[in-house]
Amino acid sequence: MGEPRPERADARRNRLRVLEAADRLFTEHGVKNVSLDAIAAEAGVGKGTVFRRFGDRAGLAVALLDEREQELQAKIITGPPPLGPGAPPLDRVTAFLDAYLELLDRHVELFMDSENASDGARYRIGSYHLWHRHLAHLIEAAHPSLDANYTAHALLAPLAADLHNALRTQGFDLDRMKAGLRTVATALLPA
Amino acid sequence: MGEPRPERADARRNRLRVLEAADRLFTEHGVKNVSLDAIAAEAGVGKGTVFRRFGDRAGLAVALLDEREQELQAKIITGPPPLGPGAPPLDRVTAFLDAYLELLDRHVELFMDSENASDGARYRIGSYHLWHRHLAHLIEAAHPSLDANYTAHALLAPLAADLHNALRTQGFDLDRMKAGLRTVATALLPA
DNA sequence: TTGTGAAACGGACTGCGGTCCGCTACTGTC
DNA sequence: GACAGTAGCGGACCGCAGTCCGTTTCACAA
Repeated sequence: MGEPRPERADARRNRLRVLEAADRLFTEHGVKNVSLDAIAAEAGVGKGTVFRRFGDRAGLAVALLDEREQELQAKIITGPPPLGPGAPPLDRVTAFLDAYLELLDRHVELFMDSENASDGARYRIGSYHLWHRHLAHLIEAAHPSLDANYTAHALLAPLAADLHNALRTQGFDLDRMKAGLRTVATALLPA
Repeated sequence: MGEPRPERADARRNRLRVLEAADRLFTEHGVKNVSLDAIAAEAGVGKGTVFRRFGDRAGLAVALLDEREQELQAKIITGPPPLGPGAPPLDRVTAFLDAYLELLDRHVELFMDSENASDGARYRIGSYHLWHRHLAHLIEAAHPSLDANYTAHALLAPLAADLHNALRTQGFDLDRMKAGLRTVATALLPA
């Protein structure tokens, strides 16, 4: 593991240009109607640059979501309870699920892109690991006899963007999903 | 809704050829290393034929899984308990989850393809509806105060092919998943 | 400054999924 | 058997994701 070299000036400039262009085009035309060619053009860079920087379409979506997710991560780690430390595990779990559902709902399209990388992108990226570890710790604390690792995955599974989108289409509203998930969490972690 | 005309002879012949060719190539090279061009060629038909018949890649995967899934569907509807009617709801739920996990595990690659149609293919296809209705009925019967509709989705979510594959890669074995899911189901539907 | 090695660039290129539409051949009728 | 109408065929075609590699630009040192 060598030292990570600082980002070169042109690289940084282009990275920001691409993110900005993507944000603009996604907002204007809808995520799935924008090709990476178009983003590269809008950003005034070559296509290769976009791919070298972000790997693939999912990687770009992840980068765009990053800021929003970091906000939630910060609240979880250092914010006030019940999201942050200090509240009982079950409360923290449901606070997290609620917060994530809202984030997801605000950015469904982007999440769908970020999770749709043909080969399990969702479960490889850093933020999923963070959510998973967080839940696993809380589950472990509340109920050590459970398989916390697996249970955390099972609780995160209903937060898949595709499912969320499908339920939305079927007329489920956010509150119903929050209530449903809270019920599941409560059943798993009885007081 | 007009009468469904009987399948024309050439259509049937080609459909079977394509399924056979796909099966052969998938087995030989791995699902994700086979293009639809290749399948068409192997089947001795044009590419257009494959797409008209199956819609897209996911549709072909669904068709290949169909036979296996129908077997499970039959067991659920008319087979002996606990999978079939007659056992208590919780037993039927866990029997179903176990059976589905085994099916999923045997055909992960195909399931991944069938669920990966960029826009929520999984939740549109007939078999998902069937699994969902089945679970929803059982949940409703066991515990009428729950939101059976949502809860059924939440129980199916951990059966997503991508997640299963990711967990497998991380070293989870089938029994651990069965146990974990059974715990979730039991917590939701206490005796 | 100028020189040098390495990082980043960019656009031509490849291969695939999916569409389109003029052509073919099956089926049911006389 | 001949005919007409239609379902089905197939391959050329399109657009996009992702790769490759010769060229440019940067950072740093002398």
